[in-house]
Amino acid sequence: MSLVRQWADGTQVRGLIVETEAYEPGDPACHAYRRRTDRNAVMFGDPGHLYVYQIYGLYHCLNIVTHPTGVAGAVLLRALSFSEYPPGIPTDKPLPRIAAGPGLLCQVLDITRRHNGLPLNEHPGEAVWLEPRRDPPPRIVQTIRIGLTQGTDIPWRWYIADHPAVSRLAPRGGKEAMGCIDDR
DNA sequence: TGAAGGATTTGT
DNA sequence: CAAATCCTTCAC
Repeated sequence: MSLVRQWADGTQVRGLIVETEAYEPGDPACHAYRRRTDRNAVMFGDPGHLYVYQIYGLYHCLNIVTHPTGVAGAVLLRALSFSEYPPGIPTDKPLPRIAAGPGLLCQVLDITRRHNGLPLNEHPGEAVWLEPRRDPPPRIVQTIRIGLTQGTDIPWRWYIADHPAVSRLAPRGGKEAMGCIDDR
């Protein structure tokens, strides 16, 4: 699938989703693991909405709420692939690496906490939505998640095999991928 | 009311 | 490997 970001002036940017991670109830790494708070409230809301939070005071991470209303679960978008440099994005970095990570992805798309709770839609103006893939299904690698202090053993990270925009290939430690699946 | 630390990124 | 940097969460 691709993620489309449209600004108020009509400018559109489209990136292929290359890497994701899932967070669900009962998962110690999930922001909603303990209880509902101001920050994670959106995760308890309707599916198809954006959950955006700031991390390390510097970057933002974009999730899409996936579970039924009242059940806190979301998918973190970790990397996008672009066919060209989006307007205003420095070209000093190799194209596949400009959104190779959850923080970079939000930087490129200008997504911040002000988008928290926004529904996916196509209305004119500030908007974010998803588009289905038209190409044949890529080979997907499933492995453990990255950068966590808890729930490090849960294999809920997926990325397109051999894609240059994936943030990191091997999870810290250097073990290789756990397996391959065909699609989603 | 305060302190610890994080689903990151970058440079040393 | 450590810093940057701010906001949320949890403990007292």
